[in-house]
Amino acid sequence: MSEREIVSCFVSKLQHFLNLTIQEQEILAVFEKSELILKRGDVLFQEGSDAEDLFVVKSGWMYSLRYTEDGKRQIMQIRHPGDLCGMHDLMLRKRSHTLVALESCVVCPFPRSALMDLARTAPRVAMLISAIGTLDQAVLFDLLQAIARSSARDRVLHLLLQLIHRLGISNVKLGSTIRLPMNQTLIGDLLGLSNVSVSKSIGLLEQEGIIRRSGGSVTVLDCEKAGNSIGYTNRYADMEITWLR
Amino acid sequence: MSEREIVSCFVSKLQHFLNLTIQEQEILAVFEKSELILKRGDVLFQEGSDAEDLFVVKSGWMYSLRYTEDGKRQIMQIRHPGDLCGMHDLMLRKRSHTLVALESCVVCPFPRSALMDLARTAPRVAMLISAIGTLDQAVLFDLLQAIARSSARDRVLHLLLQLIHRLGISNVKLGSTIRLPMNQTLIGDLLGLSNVSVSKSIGLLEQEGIIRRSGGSVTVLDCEKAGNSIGYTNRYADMEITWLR
DNA sequence: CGCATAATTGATGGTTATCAAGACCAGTGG
DNA sequence: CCACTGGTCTTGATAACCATCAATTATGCG
Repeated sequence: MSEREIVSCFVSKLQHFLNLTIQEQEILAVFEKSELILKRGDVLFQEGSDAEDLFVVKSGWMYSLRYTEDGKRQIMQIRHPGDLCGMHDLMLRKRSHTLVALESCVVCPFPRSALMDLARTAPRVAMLISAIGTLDQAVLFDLLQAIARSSARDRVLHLLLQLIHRLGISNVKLGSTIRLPMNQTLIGDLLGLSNVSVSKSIGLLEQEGIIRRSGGSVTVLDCEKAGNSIGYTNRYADMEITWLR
Repeated sequence: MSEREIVSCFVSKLQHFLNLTIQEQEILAVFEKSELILKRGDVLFQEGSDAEDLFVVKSGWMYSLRYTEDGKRQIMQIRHPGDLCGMHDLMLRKRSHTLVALESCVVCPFPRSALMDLARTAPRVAMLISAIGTLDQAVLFDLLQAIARSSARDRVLHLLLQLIHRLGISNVKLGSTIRLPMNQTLIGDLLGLSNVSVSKSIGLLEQEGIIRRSGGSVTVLDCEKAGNSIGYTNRYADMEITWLR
């Protein structure tokens, strides 16, 4: 296997931040030993069940969610190929959330203890994974801020930009058009809005000439300008990991 | 130094989850070699500046915040003694947020590279710190859900419960009364509310007999019942870290 | 005591939830 | 080919909740 060859989208995502040695790549193979195939709507694990394995998403989009007392649901995170799922429950006995396939997916389960093994055999990679977790957290704060402080229209635009930039790190030549396999109710449950508000916001953004829709895809015509207009910053753009040696 | 002796609140917080060896405790001493003293309102670092050191909070409360385009501010996190600050910017070149002292504080700066050293010399502790980060994230999601989906009253109650339970892990015999060195504008900026709404919500909760105020302190009279009524779960209550060996 | 900061209270208006009805679409079976 | 179905999206009307503004009271500190 040549050093250039990309073995998986997990390794590929990590490589985006750091050049991994062949040895490190081999160690990471453990995380994708077995595969699970899911179809749209399948539940990988349920809130309240025993927290056990973690998962690497190999293909397809997934989302994590939680239900409130009064039956409303809150979507917490959209997970893409190369992402790690179940990390929020690393220290918990029970799952704090449910994980569902948004479309056909392939995921790779592995035990939590594998992380500890990784920390011993490849500390640099283990720290990188932790650091990516903190990056996710920074991105999450951006969304929290948008939800707490901005209008329905701005929230929707914020989400679109986040998705475009997140997908950009796996697929550099993606541009500003993405496939959007989420319905408006789901988007609403992610942004703390009703499906009606989402519909109206998307309609407004299209009318303003900021986005364009066709089929299941969305384009943000000028990400730079759109981002500036709502105070959005692309967290994936300006990395510093020289301390990871 | 006997094994029982607690050298710092950082070590003490980690000990709450895991029994550290003397050797591990000695390695952790690096993180608290130097001290910085801050007074109320002092800015430890500013959003947009170069991200460098991380910090352990030794005493006092701090908070991280961010300003929006239109001048509003969003408080992101309250940090207590034993917490690590600056972790969100671990991979970033520039600070994604500002960190301010809520009252008189003592903090200990250390370079990011110290984390990498820790990963090599004490992988178990490094993983514990990462895992605490994921726990913080789960707690953050709880708050996100509250902000996105619940009323002003419920958001305020949610925050109070989170503070009580967070402080409980450092100080077991704390009970359900806490000192609250935050003004209502700050609470509002944390919960996506105006100071007026915070005032009204607190008034309502007091009137309903759910909380009681005296001086700068607040008591939640029946945390169990109050939590159930708003679908709150104490994430710090049900841990599982046997995989951390 | 006097000043600055913080909390409270009431009035008004804007944003979004909620409800309800209709349009559109893809897939299904007669 | 066409009705039927379920899901999704759109549109309009109403109402609830909270932001905002402004005035007043309370608190804390020199």
